[in-house]
Amino acid sequence: MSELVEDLIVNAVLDAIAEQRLPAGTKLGEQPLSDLFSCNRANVRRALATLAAQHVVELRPNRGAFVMTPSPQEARDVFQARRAIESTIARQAAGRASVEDIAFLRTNIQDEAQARTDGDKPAELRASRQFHMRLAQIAGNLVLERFLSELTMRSTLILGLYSATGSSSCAADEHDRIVDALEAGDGGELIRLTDIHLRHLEAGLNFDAPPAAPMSLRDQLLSGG
Amino acid sequence: MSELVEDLIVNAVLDAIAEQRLPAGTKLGEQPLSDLFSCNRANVRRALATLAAQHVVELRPNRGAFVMTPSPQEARDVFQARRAIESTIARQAAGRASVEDIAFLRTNIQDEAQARTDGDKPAELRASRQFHMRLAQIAGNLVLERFLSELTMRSTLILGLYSATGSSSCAADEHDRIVDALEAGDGGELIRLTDIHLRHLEAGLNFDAPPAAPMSLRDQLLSGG
DNA sequence: CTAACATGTATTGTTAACAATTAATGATGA
DNA sequence: TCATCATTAATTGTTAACAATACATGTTAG
Repeated sequence: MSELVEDLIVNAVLDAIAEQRLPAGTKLGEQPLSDLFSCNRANVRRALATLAAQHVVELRPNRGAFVMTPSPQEARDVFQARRAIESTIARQAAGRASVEDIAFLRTNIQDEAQARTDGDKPAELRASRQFHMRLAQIAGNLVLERFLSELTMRSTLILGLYSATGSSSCAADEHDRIVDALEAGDGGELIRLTDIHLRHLEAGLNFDAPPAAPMSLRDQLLSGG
Repeated sequence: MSELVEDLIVNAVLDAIAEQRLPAGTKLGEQPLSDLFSCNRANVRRALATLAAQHVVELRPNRGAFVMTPSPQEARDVFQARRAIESTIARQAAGRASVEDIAFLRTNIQDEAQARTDGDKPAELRASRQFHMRLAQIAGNLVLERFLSELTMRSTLILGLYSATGSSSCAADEHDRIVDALEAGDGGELIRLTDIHLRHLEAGLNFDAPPAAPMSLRDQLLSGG
């Protein structure tokens, strides 16, 4: 289980972004990170390079690393890519889901609803992301799974920047109907519902809101440790 | 035009892989690379981390970096992902192609045919890859374009390992008909032809061939400079 | 009071030296 | 002759010090 330090950093940053503890634009200084993870700057640098390769972090020469701030055009591209990938995932997942998969998704929906009523935004976002990622795992394609992992991460940044209403995450009843179609093995319906679901998510964006101000670093990273 | 050293290394390796000058399994030592590009090892390490994030290079701790050797399962996943992405690209590209785009694709097909008759495998692979990447550019989605870039790279490695017949690259007449559909603005036909094209490519694989032996490094990287 | 400028500080980028691990070589013994 | 083991060489991993760049503060002139 001993993981490499570089992966620790990468996963900590990804988790923090996935739960919107790290908003777009936040600076990721090398010394703060190497202090937090008690390692040298070389490992931090490699981790930042890995994150930059996933377009989750922006690397400005001589300036440092910043959490990516997606443009409206980028938002459009990301959601179009999600529809492309998640429709294929839906097609593959139909008829492949085990009873454990269905059970996991059902409880996941409940967890998300609970988090929403509790006002626990990080938990809500985490659950919502887990729902989509579990579907990808059911589909059994590691390439699509990794692509979707990156896209959901970037979606979180986009929603954090441009979410118009309070609808910053998925509608719970849509998730419900998706599991119904999955359990019934109705591939066509599953694809249709997934596409609609993603379009609803994208429709909830408005691109006139100013970007939020970046906040401090230690609090954000350590609350998910 | 002054590019960062790290990007130089990344692009050189990617180009070499795209033209099959770097076969799967080749070791990418840090000192040889830093000598070739006359830089320090830190830059090489960052470049290798970036390549590893694209699953084009495998990073084994304490062993070094190696050109990825895709498994048969990975090959299946890659081609399924390509169908998912390139079908969406086809839908977007239909009706968006300019006359310059069409002209480029036509001459590209000629170049590829010429390279094939000349027996110039690198040029043939380069042209074939450029064809698919140009379609992605026409579609105008940077996310899908980057995903496809990674997938075509990995496809080249897969074809280098598992190509059964001499059909290690695309059938030229299929490219021809794809351009016809694109020029006619027939989206449905374009999607259909693209899907068939990719299935033909995948059908040409056989997974009983042993992997080829790795070769030296300097010759492979410098012949494409 | 504002704007441009100069200084000092902090951060990133680079380099070299050292430690640790792995691969390779050759010797030894069955 | 082959397998095992010790030694040696080469490569990766780590660390620290230094250089260069950008940022922030405070100053000065208009």
